[in-house]
Amino acid sequence: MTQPAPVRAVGVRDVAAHAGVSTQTVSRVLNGHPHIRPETRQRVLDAIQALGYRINNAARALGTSTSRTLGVVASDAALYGPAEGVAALEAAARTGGRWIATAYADAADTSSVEAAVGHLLAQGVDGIVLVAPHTRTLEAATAAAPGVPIVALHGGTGVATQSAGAALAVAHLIDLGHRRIAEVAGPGDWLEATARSRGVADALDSAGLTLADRWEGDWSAAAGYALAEAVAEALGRAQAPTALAVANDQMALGLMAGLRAQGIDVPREVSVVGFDDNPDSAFYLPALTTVRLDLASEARRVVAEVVGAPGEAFAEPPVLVVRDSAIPLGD
Amino acid sequence: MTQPAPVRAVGVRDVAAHAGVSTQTVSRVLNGHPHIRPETRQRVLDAIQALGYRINNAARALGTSTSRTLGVVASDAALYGPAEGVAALEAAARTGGRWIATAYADAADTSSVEAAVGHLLAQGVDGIVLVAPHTRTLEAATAAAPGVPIVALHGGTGVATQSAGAALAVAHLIDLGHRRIAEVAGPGDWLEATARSRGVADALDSAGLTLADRWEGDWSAAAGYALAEAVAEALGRAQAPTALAVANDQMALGLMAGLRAQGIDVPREVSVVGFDDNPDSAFYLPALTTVRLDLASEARRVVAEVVGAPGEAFAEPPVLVVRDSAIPLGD
DNA sequence: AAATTGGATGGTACCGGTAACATCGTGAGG
DNA sequence: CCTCACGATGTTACCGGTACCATCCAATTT
Repeated sequence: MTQPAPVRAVGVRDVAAHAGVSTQTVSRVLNGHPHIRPETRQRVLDAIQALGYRINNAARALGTSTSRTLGVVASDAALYGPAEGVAALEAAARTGGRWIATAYADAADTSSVEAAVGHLLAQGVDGIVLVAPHTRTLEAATAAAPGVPIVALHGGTGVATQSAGAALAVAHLIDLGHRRIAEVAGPGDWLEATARSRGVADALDSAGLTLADRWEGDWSAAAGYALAEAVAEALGRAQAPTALAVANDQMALGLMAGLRAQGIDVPREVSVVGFDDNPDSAFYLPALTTVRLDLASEARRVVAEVVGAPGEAFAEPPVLVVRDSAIPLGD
Repeated sequence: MTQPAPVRAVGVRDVAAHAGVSTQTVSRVLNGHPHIRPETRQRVLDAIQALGYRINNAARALGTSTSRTLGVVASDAALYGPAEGVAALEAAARTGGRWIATAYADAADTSSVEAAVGHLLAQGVDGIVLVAPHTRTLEAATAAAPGVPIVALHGGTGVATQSAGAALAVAHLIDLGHRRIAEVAGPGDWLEATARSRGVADALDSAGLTLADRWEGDWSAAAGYALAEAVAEALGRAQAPTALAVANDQMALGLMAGLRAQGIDVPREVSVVGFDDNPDSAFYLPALTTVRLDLASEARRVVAEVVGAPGEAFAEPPVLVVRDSAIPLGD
């Protein structure tokens, strides 16, 4: 019956005893407080090492009523943008000595968002970041979590970054000589979709142009493919668009596949630009011209904002990645 | 100076007072214990509702020394497999009334894995799931977390599922008449890569064939592209392979792009099968024939295993998804 | 030399739940 | 009619850190 000895996990008390100090001193060392004699600190650190002590965050959270944990509500894991966004947030949080708790929700379903927020609140998160949210997601989440700061990745000044990125893509098309430009946007009720659409409109505006046509898809490659038929039809008309600004790379992938199926050659017959710079998009056919966002800096900005810490106020600006899917008009 | 009133969060005491019962009774209701009179339970539930009470998981964790939280160590968020795996784990965990804490680590870097495991341990996770790990990741993680159950997604019986999937892909090639089959494998020191390679070998074996050639890439589309040169050279030789089994869809994408750049036509000159059924892969050129795993059931299996709960012992079997990238030999 | 100041450290209550044990009341069994 | 068992509920200590306040002592000031 040699039970595996109820190895009561080592706690501050054990460390304190081993180092010959009080638990309070151990706590001070753990939290990097000043006014600890270097040799005392070292003695404590040695004890921690020797005993293999690991702090218990639940206890710390209980005592301080702050968990140093950020909640992240993510929507669709199959999309590159959100998946990469979550990873970037984790990295940013960890750099700041925080953790993240992730909950996935169907952004279109308010009640699932509320459930996710409830999950995170019970975890005692200090703030919540929404990744790729619906317009109403933000409202629902805010309502479900009174008193807890909530921000959207790519919200706030991040909206400007997104718009700027989309504008960059359209400006590139204009530079190439295109004048009749159409847009394949994301779902109208998504924050990021509207931000990107705004950028498209802005770039067109400042060149004195108007949008030639517009469709919406749900970000997926399948949606892009499905839209190809309508797009092809538009391309057959007089005054047809000569270039398409697509809201993300995955839709662009599907769209290009669909256009090919319709017998339309990209970029010869129509130029296409995407958005995201998915690592895969260099290998699409044709290789996709797109816009890259600096997710890492945006994530740091958002983390700083949600925890109310002074941090970077702006993310790095987006950059245009020129490849083969957009060529000069009348090549 | 109307301070926003230090709204001490409502706790079990408040609920108990409001319902006219003891805190213990509230606790019993919260945890669904038996022996509570229905009307008492209802009174407590009403109080919870009225006060907007939300349980404090830190306190619960402290008292029970169990957090009902699973740690997840993920590696590369840009890869479809891992990203989707994490989401599947979250869904499985939530269904079981658990939460997940995620930490990203560079799987190739042992110390970063240790740091991630340390993070999770401090969180008091009840178990750890490794997603897409290096062979040594598992060892490092196990060493860093004595006493905590650690399993790998797609480890255990999941290995068999992976192998079966790869075998399925190769069997399809054989069915199509291919006899000289080469493999583009994942990195040799990754658990999933070896599992998939084993499946390839098994399928070949049972058909009395041997592997025609073999390369390794790091799962990325870029790696697939880079390998194309070597593959093209092999295709130019006598007794060249007529079909390629690629370890994941993203490498297949890059590889097909690279082969195209080398003037080689897929599937006319060489058939290709992938693995994962990335939602994008239906839109590659050509549309990729691949294998789909049931991530959801695998995630449930792993969660059950790590928490020591009785659950499904096997994941659903993989299924072959036939599209255009693999055609009969001598089409 | 006494008083002041601030660095270094210890003692103790408390965070918000829950486990363990105690208690009370009521219907079944003797 | 009394004991017993069990259902329903209350009481209390404790989980493992940390905040707050007290204490001690050496260096500096007057």
